[in-house]
Amino acid sequence: MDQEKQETQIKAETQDEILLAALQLFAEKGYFNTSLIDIKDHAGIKNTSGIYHYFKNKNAIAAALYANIFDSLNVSVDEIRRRNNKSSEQLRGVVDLLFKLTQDAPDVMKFLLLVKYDEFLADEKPIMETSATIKIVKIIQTGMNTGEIRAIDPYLAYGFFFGVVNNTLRLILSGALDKSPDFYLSQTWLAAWNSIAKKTNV
Amino acid sequence: MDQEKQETQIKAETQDEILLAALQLFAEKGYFNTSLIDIKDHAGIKNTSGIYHYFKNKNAIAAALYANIFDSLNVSVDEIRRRNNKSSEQLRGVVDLLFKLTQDAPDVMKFLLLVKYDEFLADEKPIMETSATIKIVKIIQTGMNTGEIRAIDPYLAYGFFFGVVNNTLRLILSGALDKSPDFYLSQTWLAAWNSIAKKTNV
DNA sequence: GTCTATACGCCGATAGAC
DNA sequence: GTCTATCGGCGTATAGAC
Repeated sequence: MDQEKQETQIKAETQDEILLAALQLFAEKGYFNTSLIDIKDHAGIKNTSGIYHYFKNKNAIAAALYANIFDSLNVSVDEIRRRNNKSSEQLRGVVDLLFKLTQDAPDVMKFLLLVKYDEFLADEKPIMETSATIKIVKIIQTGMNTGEIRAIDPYLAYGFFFGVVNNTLRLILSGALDKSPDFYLSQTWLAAWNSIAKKTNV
Repeated sequence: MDQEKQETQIKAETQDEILLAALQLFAEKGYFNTSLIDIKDHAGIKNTSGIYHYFKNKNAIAAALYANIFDSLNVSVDEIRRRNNKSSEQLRGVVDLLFKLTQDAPDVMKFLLLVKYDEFLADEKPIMETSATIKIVKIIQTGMNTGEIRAIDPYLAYGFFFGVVNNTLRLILSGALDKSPDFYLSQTWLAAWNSIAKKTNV
């Protein structure tokens, strides 16, 4: 590894440490209760000025997290659409993904479900306009065309379906439901699907 | 009206103005983006010190709002339980109430559904432990006993049902669904009920 | 690219006159 | 119970040496 490459590597690592620390703290305490002091301590940096070499300000850290998470979500949704044909299968894939994330990366899901972005990320797209969301709505529309899903406002159906899924995950993440995500997966899928399916398959 | 009564009346009015202003601002911008300056301007008070005669600090305003809203919700749930017998009817009553509130008092519902209390009200009960929530869970448990509702973890069923309802209301309040609450009421009720009902009644 | 030191603004909160 | 004035502190952000 030549000198230049190693330096960018190190730079990327420090940046990632800051992002990881911020993610954990934002997920745990919220954006406004997290100071740059907290972040520098958590990231193992000597003082706050170091942060400003990687991010313009505190807000930019949150914006980077937001972008990373939704980009990766968008990629995952693409894969899921590629690997499955029926709308029900694709939605099931998304639910599986969200449950797996809740298990493996709870901070990511806490950030995703428990944080109110618009209070500090006014310039970012609202969740309903992100690529991932739009693609999921398309899945639902397709399901309506093929007759799997009841013909209603697609955004309403989106709200029903992910109301069930996300609210269950919220209860798990907040400790109100004490079993592991896997325990609730099949029941949650069924309830979510029942809320929008045409023929109720019990 | 005698002098003393009039004074307490005036005091109560000023206090209510502060609470109303705070409710609107918290609902719109969030707790941390709202300063006491904002509140005093919105409430038509000359300066911030006035606020401290009615509330110990900014946090106490939020705590009072929280208590007021959940108390009144609790009373409403009691009434609903008194007026209806079947679990399905009682749940329907709660849904009707929440939709009506979304129509008539959107700020109250924004505060209820869009604000993360635990970031600034660490000492208050979490929502899942409020009287109103506990009573609703009881309704669900009764419905399971009588066979109306599938036999699953009552808190999970609560999560399913109000996942559908609250998420729909969230989309309405945030403008992602553009019709009035009434337009979505019957569909939402059906979807929510389908997510927990034993016999799916289409 | 990391450190020390420090500036600066905002906001919550208080003291005390009236 | 309302006003004027002001404090103290925190937290963001910058300047500049190394």
